[in-house]
Amino acid sequence: MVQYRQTHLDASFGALGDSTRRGVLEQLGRGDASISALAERFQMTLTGMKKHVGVLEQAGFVTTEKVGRVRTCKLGLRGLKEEAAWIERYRQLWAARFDALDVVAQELKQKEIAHGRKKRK
Amino acid sequence: MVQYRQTHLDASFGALGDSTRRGVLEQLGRGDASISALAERFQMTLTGMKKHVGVLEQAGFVTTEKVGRVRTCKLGLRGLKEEAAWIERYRQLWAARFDALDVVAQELKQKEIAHGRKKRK
DNA sequence: CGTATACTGAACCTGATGGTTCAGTATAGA
DNA sequence: TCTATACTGAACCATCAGGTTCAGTATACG
Repeated sequence: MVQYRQTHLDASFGALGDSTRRGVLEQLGRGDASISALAERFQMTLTGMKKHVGVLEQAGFVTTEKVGRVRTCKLGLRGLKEEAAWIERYRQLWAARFDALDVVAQELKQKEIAHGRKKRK
Repeated sequence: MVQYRQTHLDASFGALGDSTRRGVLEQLGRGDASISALAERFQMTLTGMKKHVGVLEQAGFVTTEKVGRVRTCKLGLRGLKEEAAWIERYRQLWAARFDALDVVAQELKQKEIAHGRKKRK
C-alpha cells in the first residue's frame, strides 16, 4: 500500500539512527570537512569514517568531492525535508488519535457526572 | 557535548528506519491492534511481529497492555516530539549553512533569472 | 626523485537485526 | 473438561552494521 518508496525513508532514518553520523552532520553544519578531519574528530580510522560518510551520502544528506588527495564532505542540498514531512504527518496522526481519546475521556467524565461521581482531579 | 542522551535518538530513529515498523505506527494510528492482528496484516509470524512491537515500545512510540490472552498495542503518549525537534534544529542548521554560501545563492538566482522565474526570495 | 599524506578497497571480526521454527503457558469458550 | 486461540521464550539462521587492519594508489611538496 504505502510500500512504494519506503526504502528511501529506510535509508534516511537508518542513517540518522547512529550518533556518530548525527555528529558528523552537526560538524558539517559548522563547515565542510575532509574525511581525515572527521575521522580524527570522532576518533576512528579513515576507513571507518569513510563508511559513515558513505551512508550519509547514500541517504542524500551529504555530498562529497575529491580534489587532489582530499575528499571534502559538505551538507547535501536535500536536507531533511522529507523526513520532517513524514514526522509531521505522524505527529498529526498522533494528535488526532489522542483527540479522539479526549472525546472518550469527556464522555467518561459526563457519565461520572451523570452518576453523581465527583471524582477529584 | 550533546552526547548525553543520544542513545535515545539512536533508539527512536533506529526504530523508524524500518518500513514494517513505520507501517505498524500507521496502523496503530487508525486504531489499537493486537499482536496477531498486526502479524497478519504484515504477513509475518506472531513472534516476528512481537519483536517489532518490542522495538517500538522500547523507543517509546507504542505502549502495550495484556488483557486475558490478548496484548493490545496502541500509540504511546510520547509521540515524535523529540525527533521532530532534532530534525527541526538541523533544518535550521542546513538553512544557515546555505545562507552563508552566497555563491550557491547567486547560482540559484542566475538560474532563476535564466529561466525567467520571478520567484521571490 | 623521494617521502609523507589522504584516501581507497578487500578482508576480516563481532554483535545486532529481521526473521523463522518449535515447544511451551494461559485463557476463552463450547 | 476439552480444544482452539494468543501470546511467550529459546534457539537458530542469514545478513547487515560498525568497526578494524593491511596493502595498495594517487598526489603534494621539499
